[in-house]
Amino acid sequence: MKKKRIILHIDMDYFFAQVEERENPHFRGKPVVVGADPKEGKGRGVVSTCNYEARKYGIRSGMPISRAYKLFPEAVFLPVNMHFYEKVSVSIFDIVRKNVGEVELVSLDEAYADITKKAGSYKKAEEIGERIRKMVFRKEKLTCTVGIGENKMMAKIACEEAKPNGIKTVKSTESLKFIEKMKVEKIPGIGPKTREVMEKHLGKKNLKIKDARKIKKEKLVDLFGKRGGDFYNKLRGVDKSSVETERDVKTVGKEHTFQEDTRDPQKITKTFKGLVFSVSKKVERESLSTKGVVVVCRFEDFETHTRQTSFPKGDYDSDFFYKKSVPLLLRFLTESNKKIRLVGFRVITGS
DNA sequence: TTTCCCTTCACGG
DNA sequence: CTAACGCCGTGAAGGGAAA
Repeated sequence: MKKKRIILHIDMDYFFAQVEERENPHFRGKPVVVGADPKEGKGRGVVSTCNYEARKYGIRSGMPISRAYKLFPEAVFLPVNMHFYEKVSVSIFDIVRKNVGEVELVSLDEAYADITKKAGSYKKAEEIGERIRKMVFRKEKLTCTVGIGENKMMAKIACEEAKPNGIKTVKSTESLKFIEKMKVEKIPGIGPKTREVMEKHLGKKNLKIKDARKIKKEKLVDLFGKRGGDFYNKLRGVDKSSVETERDVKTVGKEHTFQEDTRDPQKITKTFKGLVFSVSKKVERESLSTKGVVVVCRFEDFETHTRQTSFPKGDYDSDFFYKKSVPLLLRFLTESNKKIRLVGFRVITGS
């Protein structure tokens, strides 16, 4: 007999843009878009985060910045100030930890906590959630949303439904019905491709969770491998994954998209060296042991390739990484005549 | 044979 | 008119090489 869990999920509302609003109060009420430089509509990047005013114009995160600019050129467009958001994130989750102990950080603005023992009941869990929300707002002047459920997936979906500046509990008895009318893509791990395969199999479009439940477990495993079994459970509100409070970093990397596609070896190697240097600094700062390097190359037609090589686990410097990786980079230039759009460098870390 | 390495793919914030 | 398209990170699959 295994005891039921109570999981809490916290997600900051439109995080980057909200931080910018807090720092510049005269932005409040205006559409704010944090992301790449729009450059009068010629920018190459995408929207990182935008506030709800910007969403009224159809602007969304992940959208090419050129399209966002077209939709509403008068919006406030701001660059991503990642170092600052990182600091804000640390203070927020310090507050959260004071309330619930260790948490699993999934990004700068999201975390899970297993509050089974601390709460004991959904009622108490919601009190804890409310206290966190009040404390975060009092100390950081930022709003967030909290979701509570019997597992990580249900907590996350509950949170999604309560946004922004809200809180929502889905009790274990309610899970099945709570999600049945939602699109399959509400299940974490099910994206456009997976949905398409499911739709093809059922011969039905605009698939809802209730529809996808008609696919037999064996069929899902057949279609999606071991993930199929997870999908079968998740479609029924079941998620056995635990809150992992100490996860190790597996890779550290950095990539760069050129202003214009290029084959100029000078330009490419210089940029690449910068990436290697910047990643090396982070590796040294965090005393990470590494065992491999990966070079990423995206060509003008968006085709993306990687080349990697491994070496004995240990502590290495920027020169070593460069020496190991630059031949891989040069192979891309010799083996193709296409122009290059992006280069990237990554190290693989090991305990 | 089993394990490791390399590469790609899908996904998510 | 249509296409437009970052920068991180994770996990899994599948094929081939190495042990």
